[in-house]
Amino acid sequence: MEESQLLRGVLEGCVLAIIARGETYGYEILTELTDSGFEGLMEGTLYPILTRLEKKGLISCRKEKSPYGPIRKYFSVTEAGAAYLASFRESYRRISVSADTILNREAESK
Amino acid sequence: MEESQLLRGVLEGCVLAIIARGETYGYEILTELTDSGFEGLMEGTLYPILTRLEKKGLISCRKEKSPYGPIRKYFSVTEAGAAYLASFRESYRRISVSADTILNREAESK
DNA sequence: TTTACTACTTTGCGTCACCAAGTAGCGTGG
DNA sequence: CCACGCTACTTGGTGACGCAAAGTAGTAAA
Repeated sequence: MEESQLLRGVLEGCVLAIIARGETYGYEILTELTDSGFEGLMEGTLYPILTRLEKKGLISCRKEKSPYGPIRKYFSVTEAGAAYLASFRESYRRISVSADTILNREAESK
Repeated sequence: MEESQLLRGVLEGCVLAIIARGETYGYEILTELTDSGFEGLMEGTLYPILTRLEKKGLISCRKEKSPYGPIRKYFSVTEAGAAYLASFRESYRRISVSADTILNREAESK
């Protein structure tokens, strides 16, 4: 599918935005993403994103037992993460404006 | 830059959309893209896209002399290309709706 | 003939979504 | 008690594609 290419980078920003709404953990993020329209998303896609975000210092991690399964890793955004998210939103907006301009332009006289 | 990741796949669709407006060639597409907001775009990025689109049979190519420089390769979309463009627009819209939902959601009670 | 603009090509690189498989804690039904 | 299903995180390999950098080449003006 060509779809996977369109998700590049977008996913990372979305994950950060979800965590920014309140401390949460991987599995919950996954269901939230699939509910929001990212339907085919696999665990093998999400968890590396979380690892990456943590490694970049954009989110921090806290472990806590789950009543239903293995240990959960709760994430929350750091200051750097909040700043990054803001700049991400701006980049995303700018690019989508450009793309919309081109994609939605009618076939004019040229 | 993280920007380059956000361009993934988007560029290919935009290039196709530009060609769909009327037969054109690489260098002109490049200036059109940079004018539309894709400012840092390099030739080494665009031309491989054109090669790929042609190899997939989404565009066809015709050579013609330029009054100002080397030979130009004029491209136009094929039937398959038009169909692909339509499905691309739909994919793009669906994904950007999902992303907007997440990115523009206020920090609610959760 | 040097500079500048037009115009296309090629190579190597790094990022990241995807797939597949694996590990593991917990609860329920047979 | 053990197989199943849900929760929850991990890992390794693959492939797509944007980017930087350099090269080739035609035209025309300085």
